[in-house]
Amino acid sequence: MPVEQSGPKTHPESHHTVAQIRDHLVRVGKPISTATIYRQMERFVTDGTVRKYLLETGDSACYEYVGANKHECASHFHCKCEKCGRLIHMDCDELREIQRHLKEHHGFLWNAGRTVFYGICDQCQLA
Amino acid sequence: MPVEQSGPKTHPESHHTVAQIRDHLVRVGKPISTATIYRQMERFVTDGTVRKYLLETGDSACYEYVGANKHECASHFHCKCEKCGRLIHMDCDELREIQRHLKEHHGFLWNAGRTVFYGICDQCQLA
DNA sequence: TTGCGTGCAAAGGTTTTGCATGGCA
DNA sequence: TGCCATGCAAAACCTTTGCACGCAA
Repeated sequence: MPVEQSGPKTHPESHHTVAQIRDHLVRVGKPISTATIYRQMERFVTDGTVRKYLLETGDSACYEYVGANKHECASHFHCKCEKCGRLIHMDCDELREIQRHLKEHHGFLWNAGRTVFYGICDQCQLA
Repeated sequence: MPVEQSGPKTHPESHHTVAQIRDHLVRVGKPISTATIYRQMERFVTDGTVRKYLLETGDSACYEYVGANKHECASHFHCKCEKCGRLIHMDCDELREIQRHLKEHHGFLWNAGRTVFYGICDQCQLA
């Protein structure tokens, strides 16, 4: 798993693997098995409370809690840097514009929140 | 693996799993091991000839041949229907617009071709 | 000979599943 | 009792890796 570096616009605290969730719960004195976490996550993903992301082969899936915002026309999306591996959280009002375009011209009802944009982040472009 | 249904705008023939590639080669009398295919694909992905997509947990990765178009500012992208599972291929000039926006406002150099837009396709919205 | 692609089998990870148990209505 | 969440261990899967072999330069 790529090490999450902290930095501007990065929200590593909002995406967790099953292993991280388990570690956390064990640490706070609520031990739980991974099987249970997977089963819970499956339920949450189904009801839209949590989003699931597959980023790289061999890595664990990441889960993001969206809770009450689940029905919102998502105003944030994710960018994954192909160089440093960071998962970057971005807010962008233009998403609605794209959403509208996809709907009108392609008939596609886009779920922006679940989409991950791959590319190169600002920091890695300088390096 | 979700069954690829044929239909408008769907290009199932352009995305293949390692198993599909192997089956094909075996069928045409060129047996090959999966290990070799994975190794080849890794090379192709590295040099940009092929793109790799992870769609669902437990599914195999999909590989798409892009060949000579690899340096093009990709004019097509993929939409995955969360209902029927189809991977839909779309052409869209507005992508350059999005690309420009991401670069100017977020400093992010977007690799459009690798990005998969999740949502609901036109057919599933009717159903 | 050297380098490289390949096959086979084993290993490594993640995720899922089967079964038994315990809590709660 | 019946239902449901849970834990544990095993299974299932995809992907990677180690090693040996064979071909071509």
